[in-house]
Amino acid sequence: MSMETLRSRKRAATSQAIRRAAVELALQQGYENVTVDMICAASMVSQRTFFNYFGSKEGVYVGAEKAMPTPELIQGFVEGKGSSVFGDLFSMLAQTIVSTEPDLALFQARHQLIHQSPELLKREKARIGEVEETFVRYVMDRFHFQGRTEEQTPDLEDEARMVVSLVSGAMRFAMQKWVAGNFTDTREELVRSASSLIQRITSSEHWP
Amino acid sequence: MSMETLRSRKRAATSQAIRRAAVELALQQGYENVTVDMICAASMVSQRTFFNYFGSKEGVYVGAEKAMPTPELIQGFVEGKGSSVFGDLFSMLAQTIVSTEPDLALFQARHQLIHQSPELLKREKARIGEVEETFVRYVMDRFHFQGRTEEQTPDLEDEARMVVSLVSGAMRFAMQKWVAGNFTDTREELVRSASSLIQRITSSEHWP
DNA sequence: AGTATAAATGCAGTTCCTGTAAATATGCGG
DNA sequence: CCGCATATTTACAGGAACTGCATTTATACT
Repeated sequence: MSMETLRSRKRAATSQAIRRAAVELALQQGYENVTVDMICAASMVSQRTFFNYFGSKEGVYVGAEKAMPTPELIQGFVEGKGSSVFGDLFSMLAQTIVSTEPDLALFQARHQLIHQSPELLKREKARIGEVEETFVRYVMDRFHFQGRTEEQTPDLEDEARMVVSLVSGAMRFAMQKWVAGNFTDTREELVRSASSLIQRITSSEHWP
Repeated sequence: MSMETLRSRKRAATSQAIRRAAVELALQQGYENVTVDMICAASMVSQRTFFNYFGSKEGVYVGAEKAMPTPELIQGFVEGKGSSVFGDLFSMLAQTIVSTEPDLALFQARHQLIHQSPELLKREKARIGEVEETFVRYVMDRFHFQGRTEEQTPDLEDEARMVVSLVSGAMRFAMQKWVAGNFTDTREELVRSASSLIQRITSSEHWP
């Protein structure tokens, strides 16, 4: 299935062309000053085609490949015997990103672009927030798998949500390092440095 | 300064009228199906006036009063001798919200509305993300005040960011309880239940 | 009462985005 | 290779959010 048909090749090419044009324009003139029409002109497609591909202006910048974990990874996490939810979740995410990012140059350019235009950063955060919802589900599944229920712990979902928050923060931290170091670190190194950060934070607290 | 002038009273009235109309319409028909023109018709102002007041459609729903801590509270937090960053930050935020929310009914309606329309929830999260940036600054100030520098700890800002993440999660948890319980809990109760939640999470971990 | 200032409005125009139908390109069975 | 089914692209029309600017209307101040 999915053999190398002309149609799919053209589709991929068009998509890439539009994205490249969009990123280049935004890098030059800033996200706000780029209109969809400009992108269309630069990539030689109609406006309607643009929206057919990306659905929205922000879509061409932030809505790239979803980079979601594979079902196997997810199952491994849910039924994970590991004693650390943080560690396991983080590890799964790191694994996913490291292994499924094809075009590191474009990835880096987008990362840079997003972090230099406030409007894009805002939208990226919103997108991340949505993805986090999914992870909350996974953590809940894991809790349930371990026999924990809302009966015993009414605020189990809040607990899951906070776990995801923390891991998400660690992830951001790790991504920064990864991009800054030109993608040289291994997944193990990322996990280690991030988890030592979390550990330092949570263990140095004296609770009220 | 700021005495009870007719102008300011009218301004407040108009603002309230628009907001009420907007929330009511959205509660009836859903956020997506309400247009700015509908809100304007219902509150009898021109579209231009609407944008003069709220700047955007989402503004009338999420961008209410900023509800930021007073300078005194902030200073108290930054120079706080308390041993718990979590506890102190959370306490400051709870204090702020409890004391500066004038119209609980409208507050509750907005809260409900936001959590039942995905688009609004997304935007609310984005707004929260921006506010969190400010809190990261406060936490950094506190760290500096305690003599911690980026020299000793290169990822100090990441640490601050994660602290804010955790507190923000706890805040969401507390707000849920507060709204569900019809605003009966005191600030102390909120702090206590939230901090016990965080404690449970972070102490039950076995780190890799 | 008269004037400075603030607020509200009308209107034109830009941008993002959607529905629909027509044109064009590709795949596929004969 | 031909003709048809299906996918892709496009043009066109229009809705809705939003901005700038000039003008009118309401409030404040002396």
